[in-house]
Amino acid sequence: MSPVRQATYNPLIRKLEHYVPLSADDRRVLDELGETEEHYRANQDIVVEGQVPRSVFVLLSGLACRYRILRDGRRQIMTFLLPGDLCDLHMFLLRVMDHSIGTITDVTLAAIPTVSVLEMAVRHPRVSVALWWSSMQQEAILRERIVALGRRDAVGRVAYILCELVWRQQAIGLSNGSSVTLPLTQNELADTLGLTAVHINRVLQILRRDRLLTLEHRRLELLDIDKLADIAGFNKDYLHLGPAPPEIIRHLDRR
Amino acid sequence: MSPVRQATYNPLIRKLEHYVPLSADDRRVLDELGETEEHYRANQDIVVEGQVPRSVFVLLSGLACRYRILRDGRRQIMTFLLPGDLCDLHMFLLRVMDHSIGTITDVTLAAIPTVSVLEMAVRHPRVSVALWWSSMQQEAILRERIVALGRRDAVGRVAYILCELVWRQQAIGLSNGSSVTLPLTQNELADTLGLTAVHINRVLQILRRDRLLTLEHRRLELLDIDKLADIAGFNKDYLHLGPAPPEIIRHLDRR
DNA sequence: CGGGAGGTTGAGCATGTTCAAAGGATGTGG
DNA sequence: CCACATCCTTTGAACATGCTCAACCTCCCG
Repeated sequence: MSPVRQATYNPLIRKLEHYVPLSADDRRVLDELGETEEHYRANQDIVVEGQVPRSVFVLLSGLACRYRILRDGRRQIMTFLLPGDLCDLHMFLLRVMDHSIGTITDVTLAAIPTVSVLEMAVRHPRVSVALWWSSMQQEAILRERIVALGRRDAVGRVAYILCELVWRQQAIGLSNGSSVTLPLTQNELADTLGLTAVHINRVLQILRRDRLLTLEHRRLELLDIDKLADIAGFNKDYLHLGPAPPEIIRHLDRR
Repeated sequence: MSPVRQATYNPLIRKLEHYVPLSADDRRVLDELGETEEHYRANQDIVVEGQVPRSVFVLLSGLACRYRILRDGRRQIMTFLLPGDLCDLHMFLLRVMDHSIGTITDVTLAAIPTVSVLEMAVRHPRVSVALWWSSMQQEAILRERIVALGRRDAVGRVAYILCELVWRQQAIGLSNGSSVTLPLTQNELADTLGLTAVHINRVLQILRRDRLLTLEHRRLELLDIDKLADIAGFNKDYLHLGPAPPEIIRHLDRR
């Protein structure tokens, strides 16, 4: 595989380029980062609460999540990690993980040494901006979840999370239209949305009855995504999936 | 007031220095940033959803919050902004605000031109790291809120938010022990925790009855903060209020 | 003294939970 | 390739937490 093709198929590059145009040199450096690939099976922990994070990871394929287990054994999933997502730019500075990261499906990831990240942030301003942008987008996703958990009922929450997942998968080119694979169990949806699996089941039945979606054998199709977004009171723009604004990029070019 | 004293009393510098030691030069630059001070009264909007953010702000005094109004008029407060907090490093790249920022009390803030932030990030690596750190801490706070809203009952949520506010105020030197001013109405607490004001009222009565806190005339005293943290299933370390780990700082010194 | 915002109280109600049991799907070893 | 175990989904009924609505109280501030 030629370097150019490699760059195209590297999920991190694909994602960052979606935000900020990168130079050939930027791409080369990014491509050299992920030398050590690691593989995990479904339902395994990548990093566990209490551990000292070893390095920064990029998810190459599969689905993972950040979560915390409470004392009574219940779980709260905080956010999902899709291909191209960094786990954990946020944590490489932290002494101790305050939550765990686990896989949902089989997962491939690339480990990046902490030092390389620091170097890159200094030497490659465009990459640095792209990482900032990526971090901001993560924060936007967290804020949306807060709104969903705080002020939406069960139907609204389910509609919201399905829209989020489909839009995020679309943004990284993992979906054909409104149909995606949804590897989540109803239990995992419940742990994400602050509900019980039983009630998730009942909500899904409502949404199926109203011909808003079909879901079987891990295949989800949103039949009317606009209606679902409306039910969720949710807006695609809230996720900031698009590129950085031009004035930032102009500023980078001047240097 | 001498430059040195100014630096000491600049909330942003005080906050960033808490994370990463800054050079005299770093401090000087930071101090020059906040030339234009702005004042807002209580219950005013600083930035409104849909606006294009003009610049980055630093909160110098008072209490503000990020919030969104839903279509039905209900409100969700996403997070609080305390002195030293940036509003909005996250947003200076974004085209359009996806939420509003409003004051709770009277507020003073310093506006920083976007360009200065970009320059500073490049020329002053320690400041840059401190800003990263600050951003990560914000994210940690958002994640905690997700856990609270998703998996804690009303008593747990109230206990959690009071701990968060007291610990954050302690971290920036705004509290005498466990006693702080709590300018929030029960309505605002409700909009933060995804509950109703009526129910907040009932929960506060329970906590008062159990001699866990006193709250009158905007004065909050946590009588047993460990017990409250325990009820909330909450841990001070989750907020990452302390300094950055030494290896990062060593790395900065090598350059 | 009057008005308004915020706090307090009560009763009925609704959304989502709990618990328990049964019905599919999936996959693994014999 | 079947048998069995396991995980996931589905269903029902009783229950509980927190909501709604409406009234009243209290404090502050003009």
